[in-house]
Amino acid sequence: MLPEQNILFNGIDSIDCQRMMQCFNTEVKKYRSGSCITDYSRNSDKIGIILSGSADMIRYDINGIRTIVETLGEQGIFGEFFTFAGSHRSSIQIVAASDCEVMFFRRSEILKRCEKACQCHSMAVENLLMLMSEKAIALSERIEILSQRSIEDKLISFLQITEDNTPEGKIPQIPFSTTALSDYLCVNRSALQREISKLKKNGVLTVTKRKFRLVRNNEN
Amino acid sequence: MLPEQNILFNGIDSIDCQRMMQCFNTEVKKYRSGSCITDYSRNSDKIGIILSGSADMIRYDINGIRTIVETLGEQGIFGEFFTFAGSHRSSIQIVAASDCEVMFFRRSEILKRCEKACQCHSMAVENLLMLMSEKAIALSERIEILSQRSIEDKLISFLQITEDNTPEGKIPQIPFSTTALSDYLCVNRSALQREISKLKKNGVLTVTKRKFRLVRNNEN
DNA sequence: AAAAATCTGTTGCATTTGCAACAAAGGAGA
DNA sequence: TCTCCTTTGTTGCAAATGCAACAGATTTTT
Repeated sequence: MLPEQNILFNGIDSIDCQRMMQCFNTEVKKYRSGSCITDYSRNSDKIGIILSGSADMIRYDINGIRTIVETLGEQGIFGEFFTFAGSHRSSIQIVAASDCEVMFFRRSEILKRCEKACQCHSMAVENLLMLMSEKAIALSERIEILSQRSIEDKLISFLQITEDNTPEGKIPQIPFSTTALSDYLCVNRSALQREISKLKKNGVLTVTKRKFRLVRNNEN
Repeated sequence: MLPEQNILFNGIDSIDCQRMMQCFNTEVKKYRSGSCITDYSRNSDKIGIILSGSADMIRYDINGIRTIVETLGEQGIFGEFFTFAGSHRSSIQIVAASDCEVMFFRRSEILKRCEKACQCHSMAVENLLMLMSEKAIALSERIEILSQRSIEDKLISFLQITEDNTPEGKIPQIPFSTTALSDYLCVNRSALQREISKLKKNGVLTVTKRKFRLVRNNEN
């Protein structure tokens, strides 16, 4: 994906786009799957947008417990501007889940008035607003899942949301191994496994080649 | 609080402010404590900002389980634009936690270019961006709490964040009864009570007149 | 292809959490 | 003030979840 095709500059033509990328001081970097894109230790006002690929926001607490806080797909945004950086007792990292390209810019650059009176400035701000709206919705989906009272309900809620977010006709993809899923649902792995097995036996869930699928008996 | 002193119109003088309130078609309403400000049943692009008082976002699932999804203080924003409206199996409401004043406007009004070429438009969008940034941080604090693996850790995490968010010198206020707190932490009330009693006995927590306070033995 | 590493699936047991019931305390309204 | 209603605090028991260990499957590396 060309940097200037990304959604932050949506509705802005290519020439202006180049100008804005200078104006905002953007930089684009590539990361290999598994590598750390950034951590939230130092105070930074950098904002990142995933241009291609995907990444996870990971937190390790003081006891080494790993939590997948958030998953970031294409057009996902991240930065301390959006995220509770956690108590001193934990650390947060953004880790590439696949090879990916990320565009960075500074919050201060986009919020200050552009001296060059760049006319596209406010368009970019509005685009950022849209991205943040999507982020807020993603975060509140996450809260919906975590607020379920049992592992079974967390799992079903997650699968339901994943299917609802999948475009018509496409097969829902769970971006996790079972092990990673337990870090996402914040539950014990083998307890999760137990629930998966139970749901499979009851025909609520099918698993083929490590891909989950909810069986809808009755629409509700 | 005068409507035109609210943060959406921050940095805009009073005369322009009046004009913008017309331009955006804003309306301000008052609500009594306990009354329902809105629900998310109908698809609406209304955005609300709490001007004074506070409110809770409440979800009831199909089994009648009550969850306090989010607490909204002054300058808190809400709307389907920001919130996963939930599966068909649950309903979401915004309920006044105290008497409050709320300003409404439509997402479409603020995103479309102002025909009158209202020069303050982009300032309002930037202010909205700041509000959304704060919302995203609040949501991710919520995720931090819910991702804790035990009731004890959820409780401590919540108290810690509450204290950290309290201005220097002020006494941290927990905006919940114990019963409501259990709906916020998504755990059973009497199990939560058990943990509170345990922490009190161990001297980690003091409770005076229904106000919680973490005792910091060692900064960590 | 072989070896190493990781992930899946399962189980017995320990611990935590949920549930129901109840007494006492606190708060709201007559 | 008295009454009614909600909240708090506690407990025994049931159910769910966490933990540890292990065998087999799958994936990655050598």
